[in-house]
Amino acid sequence: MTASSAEERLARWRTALQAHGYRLTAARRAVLRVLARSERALDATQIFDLARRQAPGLGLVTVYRTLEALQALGLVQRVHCNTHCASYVAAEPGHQHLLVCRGCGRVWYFGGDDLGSLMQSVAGESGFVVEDHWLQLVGLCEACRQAEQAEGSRSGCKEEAVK
Amino acid sequence: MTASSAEERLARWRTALQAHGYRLTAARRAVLRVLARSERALDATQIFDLARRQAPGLGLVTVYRTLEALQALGLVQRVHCNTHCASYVAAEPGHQHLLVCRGCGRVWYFGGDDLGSLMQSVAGESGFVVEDHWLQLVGLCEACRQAEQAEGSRSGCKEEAVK
DNA sequence: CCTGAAACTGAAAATCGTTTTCAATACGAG
DNA sequence: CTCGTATTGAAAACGATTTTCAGTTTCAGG
Ligand SMILES: [Mn+2]
Ligand SMILES: [Mn+2]
Ligand SMILES: [Zn+2]
Ligand SMILES: [Zn+2]
Repeated sequence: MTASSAEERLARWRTALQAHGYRLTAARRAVLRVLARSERALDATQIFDLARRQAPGLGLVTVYRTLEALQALGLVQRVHCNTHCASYVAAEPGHQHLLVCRGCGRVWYFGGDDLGSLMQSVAGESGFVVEDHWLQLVGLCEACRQAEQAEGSRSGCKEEAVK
Repeated sequence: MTASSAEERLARWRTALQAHGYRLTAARRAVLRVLARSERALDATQIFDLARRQAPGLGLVTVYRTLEALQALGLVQRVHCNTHCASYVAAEPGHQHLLVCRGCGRVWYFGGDDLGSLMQSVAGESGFVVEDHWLQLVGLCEACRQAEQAEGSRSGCKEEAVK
């Protein structure tokens, strides 16, 4: 499901950052690596904890600043949910939406949604002009669904550890 | 577009709260009134400022607490956006989605979206089971679109004051 | 009407996530 | 290698939300 490989993304991101005058520092590279390789949306603290393993002196501030840069270039996108809306995931190029597993938190991408007729009907009634739409699906992935099957007997922890 | 009238909502909310053991205090009533009558999503501080006119001694804490109660009963819903996701709007009963005007912030409700086929195709490819979906449209309402027309000459403030 | 238990209140303090400030450091074009 | 500038992390500042707490109010029951 995940369209780009982590290494592809990483290369793309590095190029994009440099092309826009950003410098490639060790701290920044560690953050990029974590985010590019993650299958799930991560918030600043989670990125911090993971990236710190590769870049010991890393500061949480730098995570925030790198996220800001990546977002400005459209390389990552925020993932909203019922609780906090402060997690980020790699953005695939082009128009796409997210599919989030409520079990493991992993994220898939999909496009090919046709909301054209819906938007027209909405616009038709009132004088409203729809400029943007925002769609997110939540469900259970194959793995988590099977894990939920084998539940009942055990108090299974369906949340997989973050790498 | 707005399905229920403000007074309908207010009555419904009061009943629901009392049915669940919540008490109807002056402070709480003021918050309810503001939210039930608002055409746009409001955050805690905006509710506080509006409700304080009717309930002078009102504390911001009570606004938070009332929002929590309303949300627990599914009477209000959070509105997400690019910036902060801390605004709330009355939730219409049943499945529906939001249409938000980026000009004035007013909110409309709509249903009748058919995402069944989309969800099936997503589910078909992987073993994913879609359990919920979440859709929000952003655009310009009739009034704000016209106001934007008459712009160009003036530096028109398209944001209408909050009641 | 009273009464009392429990829910509710607002002020203040605590806490959380994020941003700003700043002096020291590292990047990378030349 | 050199230098101008972007970047760094620590600490302080910040805004939004939550917790604590002692006094107040609601409302079911008598
Ligand atoms: Mn789409
Ligand atoms: Mn729907
Ligand atoms: Zn899963
Ligand atoms: Zn959100």
